[in-house]
Parts: sequence; C-alpha cells; structure tokens
Amino acid sequence: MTESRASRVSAIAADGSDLHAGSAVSAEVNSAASSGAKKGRTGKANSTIYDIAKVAGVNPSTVSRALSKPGRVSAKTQKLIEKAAAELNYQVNPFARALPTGRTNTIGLIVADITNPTFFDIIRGAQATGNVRDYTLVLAESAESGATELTVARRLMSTADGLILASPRMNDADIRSLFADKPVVVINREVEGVPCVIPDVRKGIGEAVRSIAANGHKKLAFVAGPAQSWMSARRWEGVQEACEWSGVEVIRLESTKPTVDGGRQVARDVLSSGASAVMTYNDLLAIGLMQELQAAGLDIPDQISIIGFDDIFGADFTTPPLTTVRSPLEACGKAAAARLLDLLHGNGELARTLQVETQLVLRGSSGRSPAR
Amino acid sequence: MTESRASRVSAIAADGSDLHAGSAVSAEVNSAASSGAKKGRTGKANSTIYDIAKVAGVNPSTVSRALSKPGRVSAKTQKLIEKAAAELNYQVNPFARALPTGRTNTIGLIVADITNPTFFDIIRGAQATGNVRDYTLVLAESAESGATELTVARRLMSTADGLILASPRMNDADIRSLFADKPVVVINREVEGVPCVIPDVRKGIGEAVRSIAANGHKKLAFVAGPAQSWMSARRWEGVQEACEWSGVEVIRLESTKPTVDGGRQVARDVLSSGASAVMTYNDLLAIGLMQELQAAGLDIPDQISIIGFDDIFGADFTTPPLTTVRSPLEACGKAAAARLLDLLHGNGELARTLQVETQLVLRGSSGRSPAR
DNA sequence: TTGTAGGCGTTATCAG
DNA sequence: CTGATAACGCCTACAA
Repeated sequence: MTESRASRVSAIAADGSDLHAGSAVSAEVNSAASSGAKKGRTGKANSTIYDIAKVAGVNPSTVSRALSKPGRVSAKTQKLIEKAAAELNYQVNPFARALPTGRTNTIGLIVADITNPTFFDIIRGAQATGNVRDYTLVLAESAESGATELTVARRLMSTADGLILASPRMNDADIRSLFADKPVVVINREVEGVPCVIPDVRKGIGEAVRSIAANGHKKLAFVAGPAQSWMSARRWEGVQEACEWSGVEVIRLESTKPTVDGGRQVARDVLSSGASAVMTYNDLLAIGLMQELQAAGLDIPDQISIIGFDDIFGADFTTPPLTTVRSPLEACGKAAAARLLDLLHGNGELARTLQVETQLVLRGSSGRSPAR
Repeated sequence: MTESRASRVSAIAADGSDLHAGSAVSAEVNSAASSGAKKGRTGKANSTIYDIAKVAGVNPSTVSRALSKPGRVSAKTQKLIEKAAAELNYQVNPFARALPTGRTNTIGLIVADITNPTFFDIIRGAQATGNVRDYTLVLAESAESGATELTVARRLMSTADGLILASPRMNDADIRSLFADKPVVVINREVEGVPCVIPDVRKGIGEAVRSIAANGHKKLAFVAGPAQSWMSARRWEGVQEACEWSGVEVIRLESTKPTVDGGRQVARDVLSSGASAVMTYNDLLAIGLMQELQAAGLDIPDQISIIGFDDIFGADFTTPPLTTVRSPLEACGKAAAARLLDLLHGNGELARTLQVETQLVLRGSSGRSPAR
C-alpha cells in the first residue's frame, strides 16, 4: 500500500558546538530489539532490506535496487519485493542511506528569525516546491547574527543536500565558500557568483513614491533596517532614487531592530524629522511606528502617512490597514527551491540572478499630506 | 516523474521514493582545492576521525572516545586530538554517528499548520530549550489531518530521538503506540499514559466569562474549532461551565476551519444567533470574524463583543485590539522540550500532566452589552 | 589508557 | 537481470 506523505518542514537550532554528545546516558526507551523485547502492534521499527530479501527469497542488493531505482529489476521480483516490504512495514533508514550516497533528500533553509512573519511565506513556498519533488525542508534560525548564521549554515551543510539563505547576514565571501561546497541559493540579496532570487524593488518603490508625491507630500522619512541587511540598502537606494526623480525630499532614520518594538522606538525621530510621510524597512517597523504615533494622539494617515515593506501576515489587521510594498515572498521561496533542486539534479544553469516584481499595495495608512 | 499531481501525496519508502533519475552531480566542486592551500582557511566538509587520528598520531577509536565522551582519555591526548580536530575543521557526520547508536540528538515537533501563529511561540520555546541541551529541533506539519499526522509522526520517529506533538489530531491509541516506541510529549491535549503539557483553561475562561457577565451580556456564542481538537472541546466545556455559573446563556457555533477565513465565514451565523458576545476557539477566528462584522458595518465592541483565544502575534494589531484568553505558548514549548529531554536522559518521571495557567488579556474588542 | 575488529543499513562496483 | 562484496564514518566491546 502506498502511504501518503504530508508536507514536511524541519527546524534546526542554532547550536553549533557538536564536538561532544550529551551526558553519558544510554538510550533506554528505544531498546535494541536484539532480544525481541519490545514489539508493538505493527511490525515495529526496524526491518531491513535483509529481512525483505529473506522473505522475498532474493539478495539484499536486489532489494536495494528494486526499492531505490525501479526499472533495473524484473517486474516480477519487483512485485515480490514490494509485497514483502509492505508486509514487513519496511521503512528506509535515512542514515544508512545517507552514509554511502551523501544524499539526504533534504534542503536547508536559514532565516534570521523563525517568528518573523516575513519569512513565513518564504518558508511555505520553499516547502511546497521541495515537497513536490520529494524533498524535506529543514529550517534553521540564525538569530539575526552573521556569525551564528555561518555556524548554522555549516552545520546544516553536513545534513542537507543544499541550502537556501533567506536574507543572509554573513558576508559574501562566506556565502561563496558555502557555495563551493554544495549548492546554495540566496534570497533577498545579490551575491556575485551565487544564484540569487531577489525582489526588484524599483517598481514597487516607484509606485509608492509616486503615490506619496501625488498626495502632496514634500518630505519623506525612510526608516532603515539592520546595517548588514542587503535589502535594506537596496530599499534605501531605491527610495532615494525615486524621490529624486519625483522631487521629494528624503531623509534616512535608523532603527534599533527591525521589529514592532523597533518601530515604536523610532517614532520620536520620525516626529522630530518633520516628514509627513514615512516608509519603513519592513512592515513590523511600520506597525510599531503606527501604534506609537497613534498612542501619541496622531491620526494616520491624516497627519502622517505610513508605508511598510513586504505585506506580511497581519499587515491588514491594523487600523488603518497598512499600505505596503509587497514582495512576492512565497514566489521567492518557490523559485529558490526550484533553483536549488535544479542545481542538485544537474540542470544547473550558471549562477544567474532571478528577479521578481514588487508592487504597491495601497491601503489605509497612507494618504494626502496634511494641509499646511 | 511524480505520478500524482497532488503535491502532498507522494510515495514513501515502501514503494521507492527515489523519483529522480540521473542525479549523481553536485559533489564536484568539493574535491579540489583541499590539499595544498592555506590551512587557516575554512577546510572543506570532509575530514574524518581517521584524518584526525593520523594528524594526532593516535588510533581512530581514541579520537572517537575523545570527541564523544571526554574523560575516558588522557588529558594530553585529549588536547592533541582537539587541536587536530580544530585544525582540520572537523565536523561529526551525524549519519555515521546515528547509524550505530540510533541517537540523533534531534527532537521532532509536529504542528498542524506552519503558518498558524499559534504555534510560533511553541516552536520558539521548544527550540530554545532543546538548543541549550544541544538538541536540534525538527519541525513537521500535518496539515490539520490526523491521518497525515500519524504518517509524519512515524517518519519523524525514525530520525528523531523523541517527539513533541502540539495539538495533535490523531487519536489517543495512536499517540500511545508512538509513545511505546520512543519518548513523546503532548501539548494542548491530555492523553492517558502519555506525558502532557496543557494550559488550564479554567482561570482564563472564568475571567473572560465573568467579564462578559459583568458587562451585562445575556447571551454568548462560542465558535468552535476543528471537531478533532481536544483543546476546542476543553474550551467549549470551560465556557459552558463558566456560563452556567455566571448565568449567561451560551450557544455553540461551528467553524469550517480555525483561520481568519473561517472566522469570516462564521460571521453570518454569529449575526443570526442573536448573541451580543462571542468567544472563538482561537484568535485567528476572532480576527476574521471581527473583520467581517466590521465590514458589515457593525461596531466592535459597541454592538458585539469579541474574545479570542491564545493571544497570538498580531492580536493587538487589530482595531480595536483583540481581547483574548492568553495561553503561555512559549512556556508550553519549553516545558514540553524539557520534559522530553528528561525522558531521553532517563530522568523519566511517570507520565504526569503539567498544567500551565491561562489568563484573560483585556483589550478593546470586548465591552458593554449594547443597550436593548 | 589505547589499539583491534566488527557491525550499523544502504548503495555501488563487479562479476556471473 | 541478479548475487557477492566492499565501502560510508562512527561507535563499542574486547584485548593489549
């Protein structure tokens, strides 16, 4: 019988030091079955290709062939083996399989923060695409740190066939060194010599700034993200460029961290900047900023217009709902995974960069400049 | 290639899941460059304990001992080996290690839906605790289905040392059979004979219903979650009980799915129910419901009070911010992981249930009953 | 304390 | 088309 497999995602921690195992404790619960001690209902855990071989009356290597590359074995033995496998409730031992081949049918995805909704859609997209091709997604978190990110990446490298780096914080050289080892695809950043998937900020930002200008705003504040963030730099460039083009004055503000809290903290600067419109590095910042501004008695958008970035889950929960420049995150995740799998299967094109379009999502948090 | 078009259903081990033909690529970049170059550079991925043994001038088994159980080796050889390991940039091969021992230093966590914010904090908690003890968290999704959940669980069982089941949908017997195999901890549900971590709904619900009663509401609607959800049943019971106690009439409404969309869809029923206050199985439902109601021109909370469950990320983004019964999700995740690790290390108490408190978080979406 | 010799479950290489 | 047999990298009695 065929079993249906659900989509899978795995998360791995940002640990690192694995030079010693845990305290000396023997695994008790999983007793060795050598004495046939534990024996649940269905054929318990461990039947091997040897068991199948015995039942089917063939050689283990034939079983291996039948199970891993259908076609290299006669139809009748194939049937025989499959039947035996089903009877014994056989399941491949992934470790044993990985040992000789090095292949794990697993792709790693590293994000800066598991609880940052920005990455949800990326995760979902990568997972979906991987799943279709029978790959398991392993998710790791880097805690917004380039150093731990590299550690995690190396660790993941040893268990995954390839890596997707979403908004990586480590430097280009490290990424390239990773890529020299196994296939790597980068999302939200462009790295020379490495395949990348990036949103093309131009269009979305252009629309946003044009909208701002059309609404009579003369001065715009841009709240930047983390200093190491490639995307933040690109967005800032894009905003500058678009503002110049539209004749809007623009100033740059720094945030402490790209979160709701960071948004709250930057409210004071926004206020004293004298800008009537604000664009933030991401939606989280925008939401926090909006909350703080509203708490201070300001009306959004009548007194200040706010535009975020990404269109994350929950961006439309706010009042007014957040205007934002949407990045097609799920598409990015899908594209990156597809790219990686192609690389894995040898259909590796050169390391080209893939661009996906951004667009302005006009909602309630932006509007006319306040009357002067 | 893939035989079925449905992305989630594909063949697993038993019928040969290896669908890709001529792979055999991707490991090329690796081989070169490892010999003559600088040793300070990040070494390639492939040094083994044999390499270390050679460098340190000892036997591989000594290296193994030194690296896996410090103490069983002389201090000086220990130092020697560690130095060599560092030089060679050695990393254990988890597969090779797992093969003889069965231990993977990995714990599995299964959730119903990766994109459901309810689980974020659980994930984060479990991850944090596992991390401290040098365990890797592997996350799997079950797509809200008991059947696929079981499949996924079994699969995970073969690669993880133990399992955490968050809001499992499968039946008790299956969970117990899993537990008979390896350590399992359940979150958000009580299963006889299996260690569980559950929020004690009493307190939070009591506070919520008292608040509702105190605000003059006479009729409350409870929007239930998935039929298989143990938590939904508990919450419904708790609400009934509290309502009886407080003299509030309560009716039960069904939702199609525990999401924002499900919340929108149930709005019609809520309206026709004549209730002036609503409690929903979770925050997502509450948010969707609120959106739909507001879209229909109703004022929240003046015309209808809404109270959610969980206090997920974004619950305070809404206008008005959502009143909700908070479950200490991160604490649940931490407690469950700690429990599992204890089990793994033999400090296994009996399968006791751990309760964590819930509390009402009063925000803007609930208030006085409308004047009649 | 350290070395020796199997073995874990699969896959890959070669013969037959 | 199928059967032996050697890796894969690590762990663990058992000796030395």
